[in-house]
Amino acid sequence: MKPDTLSFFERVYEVVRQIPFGCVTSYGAIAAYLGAARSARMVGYAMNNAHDKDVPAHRVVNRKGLLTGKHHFGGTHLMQQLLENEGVVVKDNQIQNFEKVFWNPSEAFPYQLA
DNA sequence: TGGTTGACGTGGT
DNA sequence: GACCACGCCAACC
Repeated sequence: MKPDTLSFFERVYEVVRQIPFGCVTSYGAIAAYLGAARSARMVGYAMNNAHDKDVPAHRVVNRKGLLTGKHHFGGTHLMQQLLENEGVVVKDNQIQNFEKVFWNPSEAFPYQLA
């Protein structure tokens, strides 16, 4: 897909939607997949509006595996509960076995985007 | 049109 | 190994 007409944000949404059940990824990985590795902040900023979209923003965390965006989920542990509901072990806003549940879009669709 | 923002990442101390 | 400071780049005001 080459949604050049879509905004950077919408491209981020598309990638986040591809995250499999029970998996998580990082902002940097998404940004790198979109060819903007240095725009990881934009990914997070995009998630701000992802609220209105059908985007599983709770599956996106920072590189440390911390649920930095949980504050945007109503200020509760909703984000953590959603992850735990998918089988992802989370403790104190920190994803356990982060390397195991990590999902890299570049590895999942290596030929989809140059 | 220009300046500020930000759910990040990397590097240096 | 933890903490602090700088950089990035698209969207928003």
